[in-house]
Amino acid sequence: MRTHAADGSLDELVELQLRRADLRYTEGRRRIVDMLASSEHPVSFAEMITSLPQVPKSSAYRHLMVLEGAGIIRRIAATDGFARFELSEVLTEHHHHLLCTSCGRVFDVTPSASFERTTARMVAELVDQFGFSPVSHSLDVVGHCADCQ
Amino acid sequence: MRTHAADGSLDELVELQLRRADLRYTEGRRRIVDMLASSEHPVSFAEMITSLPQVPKSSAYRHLMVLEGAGIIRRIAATDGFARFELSEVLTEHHHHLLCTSCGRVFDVTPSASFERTTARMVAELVDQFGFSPVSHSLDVVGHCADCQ
DNA sequence: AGTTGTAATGAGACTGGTTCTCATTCTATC
DNA sequence: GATAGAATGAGAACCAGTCTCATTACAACT
Repeated sequence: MRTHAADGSLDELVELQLRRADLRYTEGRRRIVDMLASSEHPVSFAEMITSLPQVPKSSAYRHLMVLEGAGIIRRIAATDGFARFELSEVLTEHHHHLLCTSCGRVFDVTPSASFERTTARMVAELVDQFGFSPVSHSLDVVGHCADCQ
Repeated sequence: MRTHAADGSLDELVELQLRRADLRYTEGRRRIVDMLASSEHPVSFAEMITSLPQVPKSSAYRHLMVLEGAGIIRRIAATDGFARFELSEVLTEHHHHLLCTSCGRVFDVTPSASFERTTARMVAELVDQFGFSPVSHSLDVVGHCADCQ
């Protein structure tokens, strides 16, 4: 998923956001952010430690919690029970997901502006009735990917 | 969530659907289906065994897998990492969810017909580009519920 | 009613993904 | 350079969820 920020400034944005919470943008955390930034799709924990053998398991879990807590990454619940991670939409562009129930993979798709307008209006309506205060929304399409048909 | 079927016929529908797969609609399974049918919101596993102490843990997990496999119930991934269960939309009406990130609860909301038309069109578009074959879609609004503000 | 084959059940053992602990090392700040 | 708090990594611990296996229930035949 392409980031809003030019490549160079992503790290700066992340560092700033961590600093705000008295947290440090260390080696391990940067490896994880870089990996998510360069990935085409949300990444599972297993994929992550496989492609980042330098980052120990227990540290990786902690990094994910810290980064999620700081709003830098987002946790996605996939259909196979294993969470996936991606950069939060502050750092990328707003998008939705296709979830394959056969292989568990998650694909990114970018909605059209007109669709998002309709969705935003609808979300506002829904939410009014419940006194619910929305932070974000996600449209997930569940089905079978091209490889799994 | 109100069911499409009148109360009496829900059991018959479920039984039929299980029969089709050579499965039986037994006591424990009926307890679970009845509980989901009478619940206002998707139910976590913990809630379930608490309110159904007659159903042993290992059996309850198995019932859920069987019922999910038969398309009678649906598993929802909530923000706290614990799955929730609800009757599938064949047995209820199509609806979406509000997920509270503070308390983890999930609320049901029914979208307007016009919104669903837009959504269906959009899903079709998205999916065309990927050769993805959709089974269902879900619009989740993440935020804070009235109690948690 | 009896037999047979298959599904269902429940207690408890087991698994493995995730979290926790703790001693150590880093890093920003004074 | 001293200090305090954050970060790290190895391994222990935890626990939700799954599996096993011996037993029981059920449906479909004769």
